[in-house]
Amino acid sequence: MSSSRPLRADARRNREALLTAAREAFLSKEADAHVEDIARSAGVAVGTLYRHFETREALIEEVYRQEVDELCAAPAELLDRHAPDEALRRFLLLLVEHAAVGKGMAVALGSIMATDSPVFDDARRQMAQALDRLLDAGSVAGSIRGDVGGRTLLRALGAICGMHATDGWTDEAVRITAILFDGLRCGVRNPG
Amino acid sequence: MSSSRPLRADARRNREALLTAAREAFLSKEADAHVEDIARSAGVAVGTLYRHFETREALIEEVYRQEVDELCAAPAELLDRHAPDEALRRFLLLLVEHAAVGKGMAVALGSIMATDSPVFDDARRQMAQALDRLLDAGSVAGSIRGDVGGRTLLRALGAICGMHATDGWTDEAVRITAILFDGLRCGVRNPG
DNA sequence: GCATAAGCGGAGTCAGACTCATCTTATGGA
DNA sequence: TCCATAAGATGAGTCTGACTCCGCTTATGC
Repeated sequence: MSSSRPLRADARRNREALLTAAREAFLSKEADAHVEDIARSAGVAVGTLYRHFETREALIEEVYRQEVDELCAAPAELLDRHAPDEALRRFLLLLVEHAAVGKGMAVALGSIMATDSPVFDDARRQMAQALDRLLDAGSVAGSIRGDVGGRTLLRALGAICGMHATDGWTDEAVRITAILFDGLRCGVRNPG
Repeated sequence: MSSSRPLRADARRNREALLTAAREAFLSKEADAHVEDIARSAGVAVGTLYRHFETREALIEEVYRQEVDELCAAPAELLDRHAPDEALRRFLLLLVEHAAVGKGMAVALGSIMATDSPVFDDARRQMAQALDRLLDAGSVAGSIRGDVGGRTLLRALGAICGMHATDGWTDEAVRITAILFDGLRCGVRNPG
């Protein structure tokens, strides 16, 4: 699909429009968005949507992947500016806040989780690496325990972010993340 | 639905059969179970299923509520047998292991989360109370920090349990929960 | 310009949740 | 014990929303 020939200009434009419309729909919509609506608001027909994306899930996946790419650029920059543990703390909160934007996205991702998509695995690996970078730095500096890997931590975060309940979700997610962070530090007593 | 007259004998029997079939389906099935299948394996027609449960989600909700009821009986017993922090630790792990049984259930719950069901809110309140009981006991004993409420902790746990990914999920969930628990203790240094 | 293959539209198919008109049976009173 | 009757069961049919398919349109390379 992406290899042989470059996409025709109109096709590339439509593809972008679909991704934009989808991102908007998943981030803002009350419940889960319908393909027909996404296609319409991208100014194309459903057939076009399905030419670019195998299934509804594939479209969601692609939106998700783009988000992940953006996020995974952060650790390097954070480590430049802050001490490792502070960088880690900020990254955790960044993830939570980012995830907090859209409930629809979380619901959508829930349905993907059930399908064991390889794309999803890739994203996981990528995110785990980003976290490992921060954890390793913290471990070397002696401020973060060394027995927790990025994969494990990611699972925790993905979990927290995946749980979008009704009211003040963000506040709670931030608190939970702070607790998790306290659990990761060493040489510091938790508040009593 | 539950007030005026007691259910007719056959109706009660069918209702039970449906709940049993549904629980089995959600706990064992690869993906999400279809109403037709649940009805069939309960030995009734779909119409009967819908006589007892407004929607597919309502059925899932009821199964979930029963599970929650069972779980919420645990804290009292644990506090009888163990110190508060140990009781809390055990309860957290109990929740995780319990949730680990069924992937289908988690997926099913995901779809309910999007509907703001009051039943779901009740369950949340009930679980939060169960956790509060343990947290308060720990706080009084001085072994658990006092600034985290059951609601917050529940969100974290529900999140962790809601995240059923492909491979060795249970192990990771247990590890995450242990980290979370470390974050909740006071007067103890985390391993480095 | 033209040929042609890539891309698009949108009515149609299909699956699965849900309904309703009709038949069946538990139950309480004579 | 039997009957009246309302509660309950049934399953073919409806409806909705994801996905398909084929004829039409148009970008692109010569």
